[in-house]
Amino acid sequence: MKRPTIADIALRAGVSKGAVSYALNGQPGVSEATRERIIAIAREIGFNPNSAARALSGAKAAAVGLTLSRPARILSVEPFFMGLISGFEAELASRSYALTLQLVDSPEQEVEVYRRWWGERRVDGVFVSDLRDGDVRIPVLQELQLPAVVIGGPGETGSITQVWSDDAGAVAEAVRYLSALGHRRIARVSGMAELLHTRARGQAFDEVCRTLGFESAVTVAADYTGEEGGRATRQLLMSASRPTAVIYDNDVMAVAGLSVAQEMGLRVPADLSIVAWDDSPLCRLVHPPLTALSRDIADYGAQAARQLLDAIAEKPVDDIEAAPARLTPRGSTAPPPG
Amino acid sequence: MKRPTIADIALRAGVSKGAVSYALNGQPGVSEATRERIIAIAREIGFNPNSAARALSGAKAAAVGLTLSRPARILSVEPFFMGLISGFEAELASRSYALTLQLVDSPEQEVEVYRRWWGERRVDGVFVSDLRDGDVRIPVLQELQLPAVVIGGPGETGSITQVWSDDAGAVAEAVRYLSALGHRRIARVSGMAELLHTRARGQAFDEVCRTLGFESAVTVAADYTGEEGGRATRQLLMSASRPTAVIYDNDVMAVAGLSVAQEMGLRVPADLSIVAWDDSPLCRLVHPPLTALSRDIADYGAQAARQLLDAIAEKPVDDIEAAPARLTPRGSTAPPPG
DNA sequence: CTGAAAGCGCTTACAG
DNA sequence: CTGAAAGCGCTTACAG
Repeated sequence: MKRPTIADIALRAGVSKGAVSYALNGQPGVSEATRERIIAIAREIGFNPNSAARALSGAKAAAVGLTLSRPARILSVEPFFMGLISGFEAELASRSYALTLQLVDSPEQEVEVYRRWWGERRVDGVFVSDLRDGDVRIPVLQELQLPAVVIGGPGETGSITQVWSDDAGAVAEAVRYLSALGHRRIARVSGMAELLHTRARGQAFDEVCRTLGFESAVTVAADYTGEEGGRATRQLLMSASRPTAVIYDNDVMAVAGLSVAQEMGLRVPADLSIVAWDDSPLCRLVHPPLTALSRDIADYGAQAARQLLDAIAEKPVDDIEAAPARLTPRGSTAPPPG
Repeated sequence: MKRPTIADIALRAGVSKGAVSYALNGQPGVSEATRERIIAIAREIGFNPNSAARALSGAKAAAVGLTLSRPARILSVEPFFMGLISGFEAELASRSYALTLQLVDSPEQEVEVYRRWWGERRVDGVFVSDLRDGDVRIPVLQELQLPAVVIGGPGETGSITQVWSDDAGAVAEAVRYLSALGHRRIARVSGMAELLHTRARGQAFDEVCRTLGFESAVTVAADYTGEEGGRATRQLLMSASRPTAVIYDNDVMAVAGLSVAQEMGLRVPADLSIVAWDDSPLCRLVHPPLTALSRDIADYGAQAARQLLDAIAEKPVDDIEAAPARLTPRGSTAPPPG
């Protein structure tokens, strides 16, 4: 059986196609009785409006896009993005919006995807993550007038709305906590240095350490992978002035760091304290469970989705500061040795 | 500036809209000279065909769908699906197909999404994962005649094509390897029992253990989460006839199991050997690195995508048996104690 | 080889 | 409150 159309419904209800459209979309123009009859028929024959026809006649595509420009080997173990996606979905599903996902290799390729999507009218808006300094995507988005919401900042995004959380404050909280435990040599293993939130965390880290009068505040740049996180940890632990605590920019690197420390015969937390960022279930998978800066990533995603949907509907939107990450102490932190 | 259409191109090239369509789609009906001129203009003005118009006039939606019916807390740390998705994308991108993702709560909800997507003509086909016995999705897919490919089986899928790998053989390989090391008490921590491939692995496990004359072959059912994997491990290690080796159905549970064993004072691999399934970077994140049944999940996904695209194009498709998982010995396996 | 036209299934002014 | 019609931007038979 062919997929039913509004013409089929109109025929059965004895009204025009226009009336069916009005009835189904909750528009005025039909009597309540007619509306109910039409809705009943639509339900009975399992009608779903052809999204292409709808989009073509001026309505929205009812889809938003997400491009991810990290290598697959990072995405597969990095819990952040699936968390974010599940937050998106919660909002999108309730409005019958679809999520279109595309993996890309670079911000340049991302830009091409935006152009194509918008030209094809395939999406009504996009989520932009991993904001960089002087991000090439921002001017293109503005030129296209493609509704968008930037996740992670704050940064220069012109008229494009942002959702961000106070990374600087969270870093400060973690450092102060370690300081209160007695640590004076704290190091940091960071994610990609070109990402804006990495930069923000780094600055805050340096600042707080200076304020507290620490002798050193080393940051080793890594890339969110376990390999790099492990390598950075090894480097730190072999240095002359070995840190007594390390803060990692995500939990994958923290888990790798824990493993390296144990391999090198250090006890965590007795010899080395570890703090992870982004408190996924990964942190409770290992022994000891990791102290982490936790935040509700799904909620973060849900807020971003609401912003994007508002932007698409041309409602006024303001930047949103999401709840900051809170420190969740677990077994991987303790006073320093000696 | 408005998004350009074929009418704009036709005007500038001095031809009809039909000619533009033929030229851009590589159809006969225009001279080579005209074709090149049209293509040059299209490129110059940054033309992208409106996907809605295209879909409406009989062409494909150029999108495929994936529904995921596992809880977000599993998806976020389970590397399998992102691996699969990156495999899909590699194939889809080369044909400019989009991937539409939707998280759902149950197979029943999945069925509803299929009906809606197909009714809306939003996708041309779908990926079906986590096949169950008497899966409710199969008859609906057949009724709708929605092109689909089932990932993981083999099972009863009627006319729907499948991509699967030899789980039974992989289990046998792992058990024989442990047996060769001297283990006689091997246990298994499984994923959701209602999934067909879980069942297949379980049967193979029982069979091989019986063939080898093992005194016991316990399987504890879990659900792929770290919590359950840890709980199952604790249960096994506290039992009177403690196993000397445990095989896990995914790597998240294996990592959790390792952590529980270490917490209980057991040395891995001296006191307990651990084998993980699905060799994500997670396995090399921990210490000792985990022996695993590895397979190329991205390639698995790429094969499934090719199958689906062929099914959509109404080409003949056969079931594909992907390369089986191979045992990759690492530091978590050794001869049993004593 | 090329043009004019119908049609896909909706939405939305425009008349009655 | 309702109907008839135009139009969204493509594709594709059908004539020339």
